[in-house]
Amino acid sequence: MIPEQSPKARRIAGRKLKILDAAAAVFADKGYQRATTREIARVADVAEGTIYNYFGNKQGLLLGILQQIVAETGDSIAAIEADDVASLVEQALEARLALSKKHRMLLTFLHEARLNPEVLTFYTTHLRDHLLEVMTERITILHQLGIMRPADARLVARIFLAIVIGFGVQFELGDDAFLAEETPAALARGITDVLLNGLQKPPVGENT
Amino acid sequence: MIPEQSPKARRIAGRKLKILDAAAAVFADKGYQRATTREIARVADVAEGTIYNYFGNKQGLLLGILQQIVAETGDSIAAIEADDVASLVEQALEARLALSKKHRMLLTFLHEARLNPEVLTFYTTHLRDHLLEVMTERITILHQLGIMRPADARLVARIFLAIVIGFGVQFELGDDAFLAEETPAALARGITDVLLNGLQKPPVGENT
Amino acid sequence: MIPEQSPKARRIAGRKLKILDAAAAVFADKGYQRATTREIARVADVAEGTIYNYFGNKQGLLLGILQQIVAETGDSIAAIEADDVASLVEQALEARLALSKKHRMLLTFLHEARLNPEVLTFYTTHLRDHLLEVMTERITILHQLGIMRPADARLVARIFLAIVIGFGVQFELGDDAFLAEETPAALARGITDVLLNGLQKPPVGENT
Amino acid sequence: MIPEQSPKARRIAGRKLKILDAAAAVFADKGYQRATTREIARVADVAEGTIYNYFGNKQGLLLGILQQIVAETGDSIAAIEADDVASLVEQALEARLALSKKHRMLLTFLHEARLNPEVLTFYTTHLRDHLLEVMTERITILHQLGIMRPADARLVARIFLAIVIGFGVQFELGDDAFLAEETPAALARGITDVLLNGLQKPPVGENT
DNA sequence: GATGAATGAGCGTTCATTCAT
DNA sequence: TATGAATGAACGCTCATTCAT
Repeated sequence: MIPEQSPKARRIAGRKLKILDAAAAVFADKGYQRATTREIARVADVAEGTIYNYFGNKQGLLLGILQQIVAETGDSIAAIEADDVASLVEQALEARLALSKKHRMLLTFLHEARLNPEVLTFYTTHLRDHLLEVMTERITILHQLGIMRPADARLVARIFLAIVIGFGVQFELGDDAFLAEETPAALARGITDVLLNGLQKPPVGENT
Repeated sequence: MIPEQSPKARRIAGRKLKILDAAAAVFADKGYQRATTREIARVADVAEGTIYNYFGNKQGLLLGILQQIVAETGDSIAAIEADDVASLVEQALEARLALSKKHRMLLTFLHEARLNPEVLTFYTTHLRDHLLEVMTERITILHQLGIMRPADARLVARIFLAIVIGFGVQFELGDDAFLAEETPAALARGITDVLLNGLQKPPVGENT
Repeated sequence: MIPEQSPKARRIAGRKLKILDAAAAVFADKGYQRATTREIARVADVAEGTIYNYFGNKQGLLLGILQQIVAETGDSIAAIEADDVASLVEQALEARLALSKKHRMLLTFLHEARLNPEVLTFYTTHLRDHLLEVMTERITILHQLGIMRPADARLVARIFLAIVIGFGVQFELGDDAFLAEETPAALARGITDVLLNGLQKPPVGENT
Repeated sequence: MIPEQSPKARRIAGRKLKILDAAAAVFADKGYQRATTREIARVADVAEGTIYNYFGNKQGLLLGILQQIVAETGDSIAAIEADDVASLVEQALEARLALSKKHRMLLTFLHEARLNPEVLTFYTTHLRDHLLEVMTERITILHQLGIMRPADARLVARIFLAIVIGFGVQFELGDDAFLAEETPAALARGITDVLLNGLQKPPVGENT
């Protein structure tokens, strides 16, 4: 499974990772535009020129980080095993919110995707569409099982996406006492409750 | 009541607006960082120096645009008159989504707020907190009227905010066929339905 | 003697003076280059454009100030009446040092003269040469009277000039505790003593 | 003792010197403010950005030149060996006047020191105070040896400084036929004579 | 492969001067 | 005559990228 790596190959791979980590840290701090290759090199403890041995240009660093996050995230949603819908939704939301908090690069990514076709394509293809697809699939199944009422799966998927993005952005902007004191898990629970049961008082009976 | 404005005063006010409009257009196109005062001046059809007669620096343009949007938006939410909750929520959502679509600067604003304390303060104070407050108020009233079930008003307000931000971002990134063909009104209706009635099939009775 | 001035002419002359005073203040503070016509206008409480009704350009302000100082200084040296050399020299020195302290523009003038032929010509012609001439004359007379020993009058004049400039510069740079606590009069007395009697212990007799 | 310098290190040191020399030439020509980094780069035959690899900003160039001059000047005064006072004073004066003539930056330095606290500090600390100290020391010794009559050493030191500055300034302004035809040595001799023996005809005896 | 000095186009901003009002 | 908004060339400085070592 693990490819036999020569020490040299391993050293090289390590260096690439070190540069990516440095870039991620600097991008998270300064955003893409304001981050300088000089600072990334300093943080990675390599020379500026070395970066260009591994990445064609600054944008390559961004795409490299995206790739890493996609790989890391993997099929975490598909992998979720849950007995009931509430637990499923909750776990999925929690995982995404935790990711946002960890990388602190959501806004930089989205903003760069907005301005840069190549980054947009990567984001759209590898992150958004994948997410929408997986969610649409799950939702459709839940519809068919009669667990969910038949709303438009595409809309529901986009509502989920909006919530993940919206809370991710709010996390990154910080400065919100309420969000700061809630754990992602607790938030996910609260959001899940609203999404599944709605805000309206049921006409007669009780909910859950 | 309306002050008689001299032609000169009117010309000056017009010029300031022209510069702001140009800046808004260029920011929407290129983002804040990549936008140059050179291009803004060109689009506004003034000399570069003229910009600095009206705004202290580039950031002043950004804050000026924000101010304009805040003024324009006003208390549009508070002003909404609606007989039922669904209609209220729907109108509020629709207004916000339309704004996002019109200005196409949400991501640039949020991103800049993430990096720039002054912009963050403006955003937080004049936009986010105002929105959260108005919404929390409305929600609390609906709770008290027994129309809404008693969820945490602060969380609900943040869910609304997340949805507005999340859909605004998705609009701006474009490239989503589903969103492109839906009107803000239709989207707002769909989202409202999910938020009020929930996704789960009610145990026995009907919804709506 | 005083020309009949119409009120209008007086107002105009007053304005010109106000602008010159403002320019002198700003030049003394910021130097010529860093002084802006905007600030001068602000200090003079006129519009920027008004300056150009009275002076062709920024340099005109500098020459105008020089002219004013020359007029003010006038033939103050020639006017000095003194019984003995010591008193003469002392009064002349004191007057110059006081001027330096008052206007705080010596360095700015000299520096600008160094760079700007027109300013140099003015300075050379109206200030330096006049000073050298008056001094050379006085010195020659003192020689002839047998009061001074026969040194080269041109050199002696330049030594005086050097001392006036040198102390003026030291005043302007500030930061010298010794100079700060001495009055121009006391300094002039000390300098005069050295210049007249020399630093060397006389072979036999006493001095003064 | 002398470190073996790699060719690269030597090239780099050479470049830094080349930039400093270019800056000194342009500053001497245009003054500090009017000198542009563009022109300095052109004269040094490097790209504009290269300057900033060696100096943090334009002011760094000025301080770099000052440092160089200080280093070059070193303890030249302390190093002077002379049998008699006249020769000592003469050599010290001559050295300073020659420096002024060589660098042609005295006025620019002084003017900039007047306006810029950092430059003032450098000037005060490394040039003026050092000079005053060395001179005060020498003078005190001469007093104690009974060679000089007991004038205030602090005043005498400042008179020397004033003369050095005053003649330096007159050199730089040029346009003085008398100064142009005198060598620094001859001038120093003449000035020394005046300073040591005074201008006044001694009451009875002769001087030196 | 690693280095980091060199590059130079391009940035935000300033300010003396002009001129329509 | 007084105004001050408009101008635009020019400034100091940055930084992604290259390439000789």
